[in-house]
Amino acid sequence: MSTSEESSLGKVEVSMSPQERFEEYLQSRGLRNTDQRRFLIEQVFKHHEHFDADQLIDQLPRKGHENHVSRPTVYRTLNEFVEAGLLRKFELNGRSVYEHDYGYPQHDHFYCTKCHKLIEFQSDELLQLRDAIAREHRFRVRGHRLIIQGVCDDCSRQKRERRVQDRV
Amino acid sequence: MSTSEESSLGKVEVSMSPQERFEEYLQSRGLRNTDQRRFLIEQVFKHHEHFDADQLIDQLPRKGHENHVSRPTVYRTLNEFVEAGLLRKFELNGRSVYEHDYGYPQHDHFYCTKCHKLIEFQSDELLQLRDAIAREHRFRVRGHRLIIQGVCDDCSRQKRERRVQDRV
DNA sequence: ATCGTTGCAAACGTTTTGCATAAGG
DNA sequence: CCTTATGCAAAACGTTTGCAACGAT
Repeated sequence: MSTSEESSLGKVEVSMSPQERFEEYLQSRGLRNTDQRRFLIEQVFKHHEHFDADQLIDQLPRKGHENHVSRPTVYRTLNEFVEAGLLRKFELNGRSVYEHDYGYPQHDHFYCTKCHKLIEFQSDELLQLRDAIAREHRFRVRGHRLIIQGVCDDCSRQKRERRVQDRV
Repeated sequence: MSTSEESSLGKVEVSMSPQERFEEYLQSRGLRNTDQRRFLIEQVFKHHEHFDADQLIDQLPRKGHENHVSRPTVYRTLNEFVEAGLLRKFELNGRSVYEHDYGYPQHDHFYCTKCHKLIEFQSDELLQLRDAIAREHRFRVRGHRLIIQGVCDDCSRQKRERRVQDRV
């Protein structure tokens, strides 16, 4: 059975689960599939939201409880997930933010400076334009990062409503 | 006389020098124009390259010498330059990178993962596409950050040449 | 005289490391 | 059994802060 991911951007059919994919990655490099790695991959792929290391650690069992994973191991493992192509990492406000990569379509983000939400969007035109620009400059594209900052619809709606209230 | 900046992207005519602009900014807020600020603005606008705090500090006189500026003051002042609209700041590999903003046209960057150079480019089409996408999503754009990663022309040339040499 | 600015040292928040112990293959 | 992985504590990293002394207006 093939796995798929739910999201606002739709699904991408992939032939292996993240777990299977990671096992393959580990085996190909002679690395080991430990309890911690198995547990973390399960947690990380349980939901689709963007997250940083602290958010992940907060949702993990505390020290002394079953399945607790130490902070250094969380960091080490997140780096491995990136290395294995399961996650993508980017910087936002000086900290690393992770998102699903494996089995998930290419996309970019709006970043709302009011509510600090990341909103995904996808544009083929953008990719084409990117490649056209790169071609002009003889630059070999491997990928890109685009974040459009501003105010999301929800937040500008709230502002408008508050303005109306103020008049009453 | 009006000032202008040289660059691959051309010039933008501005009515004040960065120094004058900063003085105005300071005065409007009741802040003070100190020797350190005057010296730093001169250093920062002497060349057009991107730089981070350490690179700036390295090109400054060492402790004990004339015009030395302490590390905290450099950081504080860079933040003020950003606040004043003279510089733009962005994150690259976990550190803050600064570039001229005042008197300099909007642009984006290629980032070469071989030589770690940042190469500027400018595209009006990109801005239009950005705004069109944002409009669709009812997102109010304040700005954006785009970095296209890959390999620059110089580096792929070198690779090609090395391949040819290897055959000899 | 006032109040913003500086330099120092020390703190900060995030991420990484060295090392001894544990555990996967 | 061999080697990789883990947890701990401590370090590293870039950046910020508290505070007393300083200096601009």
